[in-house]
Formats: sequence, C-alpha cells, structure tokens
Amino acid sequence: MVDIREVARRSGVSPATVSRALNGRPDVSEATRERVRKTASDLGYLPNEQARTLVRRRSDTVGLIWDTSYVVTKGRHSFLQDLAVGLKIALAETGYHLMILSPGSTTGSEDAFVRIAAQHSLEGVALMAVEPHLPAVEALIASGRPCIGLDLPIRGRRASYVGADNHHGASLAVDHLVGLGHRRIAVITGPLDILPGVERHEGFRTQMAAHGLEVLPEYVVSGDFFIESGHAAMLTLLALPNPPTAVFACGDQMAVGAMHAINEAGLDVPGDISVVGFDDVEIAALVRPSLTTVSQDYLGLGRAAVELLSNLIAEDREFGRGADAPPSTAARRPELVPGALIVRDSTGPVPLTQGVPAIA
Amino acid sequence: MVDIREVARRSGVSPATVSRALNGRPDVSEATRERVRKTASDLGYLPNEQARTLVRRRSDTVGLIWDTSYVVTKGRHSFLQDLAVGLKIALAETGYHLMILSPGSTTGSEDAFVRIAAQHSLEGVALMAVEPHLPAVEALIASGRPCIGLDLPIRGRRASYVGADNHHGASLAVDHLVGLGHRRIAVITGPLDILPGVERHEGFRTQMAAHGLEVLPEYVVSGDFFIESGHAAMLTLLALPNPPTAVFACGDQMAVGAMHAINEAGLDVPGDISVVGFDDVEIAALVRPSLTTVSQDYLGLGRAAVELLSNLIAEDREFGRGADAPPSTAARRPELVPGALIVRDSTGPVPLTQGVPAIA
DNA sequence: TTGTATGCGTTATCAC
DNA sequence: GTGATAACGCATACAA
Repeated sequence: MVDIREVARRSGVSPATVSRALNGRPDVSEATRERVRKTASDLGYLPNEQARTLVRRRSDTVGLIWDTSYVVTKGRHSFLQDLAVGLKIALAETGYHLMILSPGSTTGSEDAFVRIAAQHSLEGVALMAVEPHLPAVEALIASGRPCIGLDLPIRGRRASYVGADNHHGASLAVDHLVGLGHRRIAVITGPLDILPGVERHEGFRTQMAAHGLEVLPEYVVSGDFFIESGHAAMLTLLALPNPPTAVFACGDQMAVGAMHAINEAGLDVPGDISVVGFDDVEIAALVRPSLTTVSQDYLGLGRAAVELLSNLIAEDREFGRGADAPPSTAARRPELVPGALIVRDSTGPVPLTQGVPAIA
Repeated sequence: MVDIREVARRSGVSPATVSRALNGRPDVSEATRERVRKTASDLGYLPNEQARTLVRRRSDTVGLIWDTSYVVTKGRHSFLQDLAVGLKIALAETGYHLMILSPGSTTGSEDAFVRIAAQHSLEGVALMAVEPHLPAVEALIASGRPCIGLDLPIRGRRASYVGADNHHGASLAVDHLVGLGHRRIAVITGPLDILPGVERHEGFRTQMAAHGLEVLPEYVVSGDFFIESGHAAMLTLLALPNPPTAVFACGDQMAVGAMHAINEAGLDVPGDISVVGFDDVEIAALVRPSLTTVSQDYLGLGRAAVELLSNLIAEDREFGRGADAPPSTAARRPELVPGALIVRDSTGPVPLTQGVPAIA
C-alpha cells in the first residue's frame, strides 16, 4: 500500500501539500495540484479512511440497527426488506456508506447502541424493527447522535422518523370501497401497539366517519400482519349474522389470508366480498384475484429518511451535541410519505342483493 | 469522549497497561486488570475502532457489494433480499460488521472495488447480483483480498463462492414428478448466462435421463425468472399439439406465471397439469393452489458464506496477500447448500387422460 | 508485571 | 503557496 508520504516524495512536495492538493483546498497552486494528482493516480494512491476519520472526526458513514430476530420466530417480512433496500439505494445516491451493526451479545446492555455508534464514529443511525422504548434505543436517542426511525416513531433533540402516511393510505382504501357502493365495511387491523397498526386503524375510522358511515364493533377484528391472522379474522367476520360486503385488511398478507377464507367459504372475491390490502408487497400483484392495495413508496421512504438524517447530521456538525446545543428545527418534524391506491381485481361493486347499488 | 489516557490516569497506570488489561493480554496482574476494568466501565470508556484498525491492521469488517440497479428496471427480487438477510444474520453471529459499499460515480472505473475495499480496510468482501466478469470485480478478485460470491461463481487465490445446490434441487423436483406418474415433463428455464439458470436446467436434464425419460426440444422454454416470462412460456407449451402433464419452472415467480396461464386456459392445477417451482420465496406458500417448490436455505447460505469467508480471511492473515503466498486450500472449494422439496398443492398424480390434451 | 517510546496514515496549525 | 510539526487514539516492541 502506497501512502501519502510516498506520493509526496515522488511529487517533490510535502505530505501536507499532497493532502491539500487532493482534497481540493484552495491554497495550492494549480500546477502542483495537477502534478500531485498525476503521481497519485500513477501510484494508485488511496487515502486510508480510518486515518482520515481519526483526524477529521467524521466518517461519512451511517449505521443501521435492524433487529432481524423476527426472521427466526415469525418468518420473513417483505416490507422491511424493501425498506432496507430503499435505504441502501438512497444512501448510495447521497454518498454515505452504510454499516450494519451487530450488537451481538451486548444487545441487552443499555449502552449497547451508544457504544457501537461511538466506537465506529457513525455520523447517524437508522433504526428498523426495534422496540422504540428499549433502554438501548432510548439511550442512543438521548445521546444526541442523529437518529432516524424507519416506520418507528422516535423523537429527540437530534432524532426524528419517516413513515408511510398511514392515515392517508387508509382513507384512500375507504374512499375506494365507498365509491364502489360499499357501506358494510369491516377492518382487520394490525397490532395496536405499533405505529402502522394504530394509524391505519385510525385512518379507517376517521374516513368512515367522514362518509357518515358507522363502524360496527363486530366489524373490527385484530391481527398481527401475518397471513394466518388474516385468515382467522375473516372466519370471524364470515360467521357474523350479517357479514360485511368489503374488508380493509391493514396488511397484504392478512388480505391474502382473508381472501383464502372467503374462497374456502365458497364465496367469491370480489363478487361477494371486496378486499383491500396495504403495503403492495410482491405477492399483491401475484395472487389471483390480484389484490387492490395501498402501495408504500419504499424508495421514497428511503430518500426521505436519508434527507432527514442528512439535515440532522448537518445540525449536529454545526451546533454540536451538548445539552446546551440548540435543538433541531425543521429536520425534527417527522416526514410522512404518501402511498397510492393500486386498483387491481380484488375489489368490485357491492353485490346487488346487498344494500345500496354501486351506480344509482 | 474519554480516551485511553484518561482511564490510565484514573487507574494509576500507563496507557499501555490499560490496553493490555482491556484486551485480555496474559501479561498483566489480575489485580490491575480488575482495577482498570472497573474505572473503564465507570468512565464509560469505549476504544475507538478507527484507531484500533489503524494500528492493528484489521477491522473485523466485511463489505457487501450488491448491485441493486435491477430494482429500478425490473422490480424487487425477493430471493436476493432473503440472501442479504441471511448474510447479515450469519455475520452477526460471527462478530463481523457489515459495510454496504456505495461505489457511487466510480462504479465504472476498474479499480472501484479494489479501492473501496482498501480504503476501508475491509477484511473480506461478499458479492451479490453483480456481473462476475465486470473489470472492477475481476480486479478485486485479482487483488487477493478474500472474496465470497453469493450465488455468483467467482474463483481466485482468495476467492470462492457459495450457492444453492441447483443440480440436486432440480433432481428432487424431477423425482417428485416422476413419482407421481408424470412422463411428459416440460421445463421453463431461467436465463442461461447465469449460474442458477444453467445449473437448474442441467440438473433437470440429468435427472430426466437418469429416469430414462426423453426431454423433447419443444418442452424446453426459456424465461428470465420474472413472472411474465413464466406466463408467456406456459402459453407456448399449452399451444403444443401434445402439451406436458407437468412443468418444472426454475423459479417461483415463473411458476406462478405458468399457473395463471394454465388457469386462464380453463385448465386445473394440479388436476390437468402439475407445477413445481424453485426458491420457496414468500409467494410460494401464499398462492392458491400453494406451490410445490424446492426451497433455498438462505440462512444456511449465509452461514456457509461467512464460514468460507472466515477461512479465506484466516489464510490471508497467515500467509499474506502476495503473489508468492500459497493459494487457499480447503476454503477455496465452493460450497453448495442443499435445498429441500416442499410439497404443497400444485402437484398431483398424472391425469388419467394422459396422452390426449386434457380438456376439462 | 509494568512503563516508555514509537508508529499506524492522515489532516490541521502555524510558521515561513 | 508551501513545509515542518503536532495531533487523532490506540497497540506494541523494547526496556526496566
């Protein structure tokens, strides 16, 4: 490995000048800059990042904390994978490097994340699929290091989050169903202790109310975003004396499970019951009937996350991390990325035998 | 940030002793070790990784080169995402950190990967979804830095790869179909310029031959692993005067496309035609009928990759990277991870009407 | 068993 | 505009 001194020697200048020339500093003559550039490139000189980070006190690297333990217990989670890819792509566009952290055995300790971020001089940290009230997470946020939650509602002096606009997405689903003439609309919710679960449910109720429609208590069944819970929830709904004509499942997997249950009962989608999902993961377009759903713009989420994090990092550099530092301003407002309704084949007009005709 | 000197001062020893004590060196008394440990922990001391890497000349970090440009052009690719997760999990278990590289604008340059690996002192590099004959990739392999291809057939003095045992997997599919009585079996291949495409096709032919069965030329149709190509291929097969009674699609998406084509033709799966896929991605279990397929053990692939890479790194540390260094031995043999046949509902006994086109 | 001195490769400070 | 010189934070050879 050729180092900066070698380049200096071969260019007939000092290491300091080489550094200046290569880093585009103004205080160096164009002649020497060119000469240095040439010998550096001839020698294949590559500045060592560790050494640079050490002295510059910045690494151009952000970390990702992503708890994948759910893979073993519950199986894959497509949307999270999409989200990770979206983050990777956006980060690459911005020039940051991404370090996937392996807290390892120290996960339980309160300073696990703080420590690992400090040790690697990370300029910011993105978080996915972790419990926001974990002591290690709260300690990280309290440390003042720039943090961004992905679909994870964290807040702090230098922490914010991006997420799908779940309220808006749910309202799109409701509008679509109501527009098709449906009135008896049920919802299969996600877990009500995580943000997407809560917000999609809220959005559903709000928009139903906006249309002057009642949400019967027995039309609200909860699931856990995985397919089996959608199946089970739909069985519950089908057993009602007066089943719904449409179902809004707050996740695509649950929507697919619901469709299976409907088919197994000898009913047709969308002939008898319409189904709308949420997320637009890969399966949505592949099942038959293909699933009408609310898409999540995972590339947009990645971009929004990186932009927010960049701002937080900029503030961190400018004002420092001390308790006396002014808190973040604009960068602190969470960013909600809207999705779009993707109309496919799982939704249709309300059956004529039921309630209000679609076209009056 | 408290540094090693601070800890030394507060413990009444020299920085060297602190380093020795904290790194578990034998030549330090248990008494001082304990004392140093305590003050270090009290002060919340965290050794700086950049500084350590600089002086130890090892980073405990491996890089991942993963070309995600296909996301924009062709859409998501579930199996690659699974593979990435498998790698992450295995790496975490082994204590390595993972750095996702962003070659950025220099992607085209021949030394892009060599440079970035050197700059970040990466001990090894994993590669996914890149063209193995790209100059930048070949240069990286030639550099002697430990490399591991994921489903990517790379070889070199310190380079090897892991992949699914595609031959074996294909043979499982053939055995299954033959066992159900099928004789007229068609194949929808993947692209024949990448490894999984070639090997699954080869495995199919080999095992057909092992059963003494002929593979008609018109029963071999090629696709690109994406759903649309499976649909199109199946249309071609259905248009034959004598269509097959079973189809082996070399990827799950293509298998789903094929099932759609069959259904659209008014035929039944598996009543008229059986379909087997490959990969066992999420959709396989979710479509109806659920898809019989050959699973890929992505967690196993991740583990195998990390183990192989660890060995390559160990050899690299021991023998160095010079051209005179002895080449890797055991670690150099590619590791093929076997999958398993997952029997679901898309396969069944050959129809009694076999010999004539099955028209329901 | 412990301390001293040196170096890892770079950038920043301050002279000139 | 350029060159010494001193950090950055740590580990290690050598001396004690």
